[in-house]
Amino acid sequence: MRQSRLFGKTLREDPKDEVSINAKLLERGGFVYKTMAGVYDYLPLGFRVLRKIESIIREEIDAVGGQELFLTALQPRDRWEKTKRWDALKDIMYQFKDKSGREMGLAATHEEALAEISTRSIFSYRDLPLFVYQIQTKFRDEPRAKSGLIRGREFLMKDLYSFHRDEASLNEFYEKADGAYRSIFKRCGLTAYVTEASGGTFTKQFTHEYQVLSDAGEDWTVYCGHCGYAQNKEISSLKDDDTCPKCGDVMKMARSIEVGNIFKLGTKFSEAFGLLYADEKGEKRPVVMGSYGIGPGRLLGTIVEVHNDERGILWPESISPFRVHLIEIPGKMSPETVKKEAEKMYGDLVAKGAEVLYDDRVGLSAGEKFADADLIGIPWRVVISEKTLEKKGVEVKKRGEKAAIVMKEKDFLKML
RNA sequence: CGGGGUGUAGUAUACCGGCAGUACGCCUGCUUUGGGAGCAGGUAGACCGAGUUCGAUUCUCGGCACCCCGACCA
Repeated sequence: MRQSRLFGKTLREDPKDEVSINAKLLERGGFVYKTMAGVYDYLPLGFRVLRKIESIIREEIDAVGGQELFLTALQPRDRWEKTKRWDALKDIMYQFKDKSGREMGLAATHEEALAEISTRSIFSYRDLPLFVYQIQTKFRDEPRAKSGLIRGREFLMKDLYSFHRDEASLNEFYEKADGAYRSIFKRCGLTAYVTEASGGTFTKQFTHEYQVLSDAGEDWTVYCGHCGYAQNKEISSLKDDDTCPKCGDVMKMARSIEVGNIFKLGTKFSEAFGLLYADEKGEKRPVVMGSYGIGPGRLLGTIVEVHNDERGILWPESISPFRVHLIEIPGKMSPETVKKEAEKMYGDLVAKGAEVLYDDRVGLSAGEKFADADLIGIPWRVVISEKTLEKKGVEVKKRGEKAAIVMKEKDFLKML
């Protein structure tokens, strides 16, 4: 991608209406555009990151047997009456009438939809277990959107639902889902603590949350940095500096962002929708369900909150919008030669299949290009200039490291 | 939803009941080119509505938006 053609420009100053680090950096870097409080557009750079996060999620969920589908956001009222959640969710759900007076709403969650649809697909114990998921937009009329991408009114969610004949099968998959989740967060460059938490109004059982330590978070996690044991402060009797009940080390309490959660739903939804299966004796039993959520957009925001410095973002390689940021600095002695070399290397990188953002913009000072590169945060920065021509190589620098080294182009290509 | 704050250009601000100004940014051109360079030219603004007034960005009332704290958060 040529930066001169890139849709979305960097900003020199912080937007005045943002306080959170993730929103400031993402808006300044041209990753997102804010349409309203808690409602952000993804520009090409941000969308590339988002798609990479989604790919990681898909790989891990597919690996535990998930089947991807895509449900509607627009839903009729009567579906929500079955679980009496039309009224229960009225403060958070966008509800309205269409032109003919039918009541409908934008889905804040999809348990009802999936339970209903599943009655046409699950009939027998032979159909179980089953795991389906989607990555789809949710709408919630949050009383207070805040912290940039961390809490929004319109946001993406990966929601996975599992269907089982009994608790044992649910528990078995629950462990697999936990493994997939741990892997997802790790691959996104995050350390997530798995905490026991309250299920809220959703379920009486304990659930598990995945918490990433960050001051931008809304939760408090009591955690053991040694063995990883953690609890949500809401339900924990542990305090700062207490002894870890698992390993005896010292526990700490810190702000954290909930990047995912897993629930055992039981039979609440299957009973409401008549989602029954026949067992070996032909007896009808309610399907046992589980639900598992991750917000890809919130995950993106969390990664920025965790991986940044005073100059900008430091993307983990796994989700960076590009792998290499190639920068040309023309100079005055032989700008044409520098340009030619840069173009050649750009071509070589593209031919090799490397994702590269090529700063071919003219008229900018070296400082401006470096500042933009630091802000955008691509892991590998490669400079081609008069200096590097003299040294017969290219200058390579890792984002976040001070030292740059000059090496042969072909050695860099080999290293990638 | 309770409490607090802020609304003048993209950002930061100034002035004023009588043509809205400055700096930076942004755009164009030229000169530059290793950490946001220089010169010249240009672009762009009073949140919305009602009221008071000869005249409102300024005063009054109402609304809206945004931010912060709290509550809430399948």
